[in-house]
Amino acid sequence: MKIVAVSLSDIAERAGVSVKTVSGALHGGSARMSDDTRQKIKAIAEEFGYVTNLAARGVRQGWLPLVGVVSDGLITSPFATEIVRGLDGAARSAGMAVFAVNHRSGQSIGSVLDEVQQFRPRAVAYAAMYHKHVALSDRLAGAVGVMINCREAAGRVTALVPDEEGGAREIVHYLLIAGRRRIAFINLPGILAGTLREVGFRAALEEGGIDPVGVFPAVRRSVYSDRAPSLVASHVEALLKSGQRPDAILCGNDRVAMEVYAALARAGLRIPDDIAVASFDNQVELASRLDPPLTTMALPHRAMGRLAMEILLAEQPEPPHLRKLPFHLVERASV
Amino acid sequence: MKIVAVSLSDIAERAGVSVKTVSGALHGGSARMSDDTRQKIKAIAEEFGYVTNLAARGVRQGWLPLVGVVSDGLITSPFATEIVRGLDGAARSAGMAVFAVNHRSGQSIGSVLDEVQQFRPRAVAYAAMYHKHVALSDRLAGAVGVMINCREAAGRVTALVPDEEGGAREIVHYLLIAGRRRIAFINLPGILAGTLREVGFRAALEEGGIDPVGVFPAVRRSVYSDRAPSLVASHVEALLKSGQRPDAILCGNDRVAMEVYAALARAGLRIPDDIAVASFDNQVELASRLDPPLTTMALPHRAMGRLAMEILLAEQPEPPHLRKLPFHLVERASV
DNA sequence: CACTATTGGGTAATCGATAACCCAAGGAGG
DNA sequence: CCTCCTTGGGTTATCGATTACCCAATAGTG
Repeated sequence: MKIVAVSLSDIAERAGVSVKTVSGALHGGSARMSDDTRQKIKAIAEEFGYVTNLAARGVRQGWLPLVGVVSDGLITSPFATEIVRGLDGAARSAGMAVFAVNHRSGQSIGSVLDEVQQFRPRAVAYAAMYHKHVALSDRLAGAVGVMINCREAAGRVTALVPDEEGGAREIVHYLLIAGRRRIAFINLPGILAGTLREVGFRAALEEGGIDPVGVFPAVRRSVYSDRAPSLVASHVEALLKSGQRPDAILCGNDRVAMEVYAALARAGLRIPDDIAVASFDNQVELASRLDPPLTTMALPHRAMGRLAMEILLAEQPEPPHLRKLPFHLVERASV
Repeated sequence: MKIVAVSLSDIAERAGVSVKTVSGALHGGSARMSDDTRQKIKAIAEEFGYVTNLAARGVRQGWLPLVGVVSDGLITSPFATEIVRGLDGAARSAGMAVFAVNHRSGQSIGSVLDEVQQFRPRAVAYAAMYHKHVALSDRLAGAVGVMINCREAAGRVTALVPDEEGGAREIVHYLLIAGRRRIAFINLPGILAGTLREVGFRAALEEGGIDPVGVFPAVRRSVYSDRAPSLVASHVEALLKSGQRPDAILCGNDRVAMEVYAALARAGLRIPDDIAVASFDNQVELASRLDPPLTTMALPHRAMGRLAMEILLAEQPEPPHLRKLPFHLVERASV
């Protein structure tokens, strides 16, 4: 457990050269030095099991090769891991590590940010679990380089968000191309993503000259939460009984779709023959295991992460702006 | 975005005292100093927005207040977040931060470990996504303080794992108490957890003087992976047709249970009236959304995380040992 | 009143890596 | 043969925080 740290001076002593020469040999690629010396030093470093002390370098440099990610419970969510993957991939290419800190309820964003700042990261991002607006104080807005999956209320920070409206249009077009004409939408109420998707849904149908068969909330608006009792089953039953029985149901997310599947199974309807189902999120574990596997719009989580890192590490900072990233369609068998 | 770092000397200059006095006032709780001076310094620090530079302290101390967590894709898994939560909670109480680095396929554990060691963490844990054996070289075994959800092959490192056998016994007892007597097991083949659960399953039934109705793999052993075609539906159909129709099906995990639900629904059987279903994992998103909500054994992920941190930060290191942590039953409505 | 504790705070060294600057040896050019 | 430049590498200061050690002033004691 006890790790005896090897320092440059240990190597220097053994090699009979100065510390600076060792530093140059191991890290400074361009340092003037005979190949002989460089090889000898590298060999000794290897033998001693030398590992760079980034803390020491960090003192001098003024920052550690870290990018802080503050989030409202990020690593808890299955999607969020995709954001981190995106960040991580881009960070590694730049020799940076991602340092994720999630703040729990009751803790202010400011205090979490200070926690992160203690490590003197190169840059800091703020990520949200679901698409929303986040209010940041002046100090915070100045310290955060990019918002992921959320928008800074005053627009002072570049924000990367999913193109909810565009995603909704795309899936509707897909349903139309598949020949579906009587389309209902069982949506997530009261949240930004749901609102924007509904806009896209209605717009895409209108362009096609078609009226929606119905648009419903999956739960009562007043009690929306992950544990709220679902209204999905009753909506499906109502839809099936109505004169305008739909030939496709678009769902606010994959969990809603799962409930729709169950309700349709009870009614004895086959997917996709009798009725198509599509949704948003591409929660893989769920969507791919449903029978039939669910066609769903995947959120651009990884792309947001990758782009965020590029923005954070860019030489030339861009002025704050809002960037909407496209969903992509994951075709399975439910349409 | 440019963060101007305030240092102790900035504060010292403003306060007209030495750097050491500022350090003592802000960090050294016991430093001798008039209350007056201390208050003045704190006020200036606040005004300047001072944030401790942990890198600088780290150089002196020899380590940063970090605990590294190396894992085989940890943050990708929904369970894994629970491990991190457990680690994080315990770490915070000790003033430590968790620094998670997942290694992707193709990268050796050693190189990831070196990556982490560059930051001079106080301790390092290794965590696995699913219960398994992990072979570590001597060097690695010496550098890793605790294994989470996996066992070091040679037993040189303390390992925390779920008590698979005990968990299986517990859920079987629960089914027996519920009056079920004809119990089948559709298991995950070829993995350690599945093997151990099967041992517990058989033992618990034997103690009750009961024979299992059947034990089946959920997929073909030869092709086991997350995407392997499932055999679940056919097993269920076979079970239902057999003379010994089961009154309970235990499933290797919640995803298998989901498929069992679907197969039972097609057969027109009601859960739990006609047949009970139980499983392992407590994948909340899934288990709580099934109809009826699924009764399942929750893995002790958070407990493993918490305990791991306690072991890592303990003053007195314990000799390496294997510790099995209990599952806990999450009663919903499927039994 | 002289002497010793105690309090309040400064000085300087240190951690490991880096960077600005300096110096010596040897080869090229005049 | 002498000067200039290049090559190889050493010296020393620096980053920010901490700490061992020292000094001055005051308070308490015989």
